Amino acid sequence: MTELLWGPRQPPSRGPKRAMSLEGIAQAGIKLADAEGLDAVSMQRVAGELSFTKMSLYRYVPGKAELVAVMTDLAVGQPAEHPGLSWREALSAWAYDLYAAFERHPWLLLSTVGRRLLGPNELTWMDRGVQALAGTGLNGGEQLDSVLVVTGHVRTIAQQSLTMPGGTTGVIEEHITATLTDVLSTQADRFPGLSGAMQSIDGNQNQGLTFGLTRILDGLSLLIAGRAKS
Amino acid sequence: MTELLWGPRQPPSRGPKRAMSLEGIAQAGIKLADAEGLDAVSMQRVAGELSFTKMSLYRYVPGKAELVAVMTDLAVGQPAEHPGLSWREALSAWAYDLYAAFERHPWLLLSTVGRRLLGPNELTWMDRGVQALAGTGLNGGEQLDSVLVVTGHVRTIAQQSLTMPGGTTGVIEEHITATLTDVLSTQADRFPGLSGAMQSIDGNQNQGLTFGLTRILDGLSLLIAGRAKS
DNA sequence: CGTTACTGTGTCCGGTGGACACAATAACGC
DNA sequence: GCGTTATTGTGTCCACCGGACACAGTAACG
Repeated sequence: MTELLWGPRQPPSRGPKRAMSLEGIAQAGIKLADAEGLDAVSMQRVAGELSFTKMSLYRYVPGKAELVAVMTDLAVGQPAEHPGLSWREALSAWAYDLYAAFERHPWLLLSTVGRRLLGPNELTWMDRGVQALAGTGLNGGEQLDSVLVVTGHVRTIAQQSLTMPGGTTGVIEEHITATLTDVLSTQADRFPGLSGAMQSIDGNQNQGLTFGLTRILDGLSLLIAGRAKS
Repeated sequence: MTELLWGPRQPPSRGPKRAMSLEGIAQAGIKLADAEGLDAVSMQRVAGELSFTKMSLYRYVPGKAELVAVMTDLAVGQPAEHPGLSWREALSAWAYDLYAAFERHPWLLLSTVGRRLLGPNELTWMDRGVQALAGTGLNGGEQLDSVLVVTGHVRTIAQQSLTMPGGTTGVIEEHITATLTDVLSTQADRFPGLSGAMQSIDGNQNQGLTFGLTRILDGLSLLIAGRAKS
């Protein structure tokens, strides 16, 4: 099962030479997903992009789920290196890098929901995140949970700011705020908290990533400081 | 657009009486999604559940997206009331309630990704979350962002613990840990952070929700305390 | 009682993921 | 050199999907 993403994949000796490559297929899929969203990625279209028939793809990939998995791992890529930083700086940079990855390929938000195949690159991301916390006094489970909180937040902000139904990338949450202000203008009394919050908004928008990240890192600091003392 | 979820929907006077109801259709869809996952929800199957043809559904719902939106709002329901709690207690209870909602209907994790139609119940959830922070010194934007962080975390934990590819509910992250330990056992040196973390795990598992929530609330406390002083 | 608006149904379409048989290809043992 | 054999990409076929549209039946209105 993990073979596709992890195995060496040496070619067989008999038979005609392969006309395509797994990476080339995945790249075609990525190109399609970047341009038209994840929903546009079908076996037909990917094969068409490479001027082959869709069934030929099944010689390289067991099914669509696996194709998307390969695309995902290839698109997420390797995390950047940030040597010589404190755990807080490292984790913060890591979070912004992750957000940038989602920004490059918004469909990653859709392709990484639910249980799925894990690729080496995705695992490397997790590894780097955990490494940032290796020096602190947190135990393994806490390190993993901490990284999970940060990824969750990055996902949430990315999702809210750059996702549209079909998986297409969009400008910025235009539609949601539209219906929201529409509803609030007519039924403000039904949602006192929201309508109150909408009124007392400072000009600073799209600060969601930094805001939440700061809270999370502050909370982690507190825990780590407590550990260091004991 | 928002009419379906918000409008009063009074029936017309002419013509035969309606044999079904929007809510009944949504309930059938929910039943299907609960049992077999969101992918099992098709017009055919929902109509079949009610012993009607699929095209009859289009007399009640413009398309599948809207049906899922109605299902979602109906399934998420109204948040429970928790009067007389501090902002921290209230937001914490709110978070656990939200997690419980995802637990009841795991497919909500899939149906609430990306841009979509917002229903009154979903908006009520947001409103209650914001209300919990109304008393603090945070401004509206900060209140919204704070609730967003919490929802993101709840989603993340729920997603990791009870989602499977098709949208089916699963036991607990069996598959992911399987591949993870499998990979780590053979290539531990490639992922030093992860393999290190896996070794130093305390017995306490599935604490992810509480752990992250505590960090976030700690971070918020810090901010709120700072505001109160100035 | 005819008109009219509305209901649920049947038929049709393009697109999807995938199973399977098929001819062409190229390395192997002899 | 030559059959054998594994492997390639292809073509055909299927069930299913969301949805457009025309249709006959129904029930309130003038």
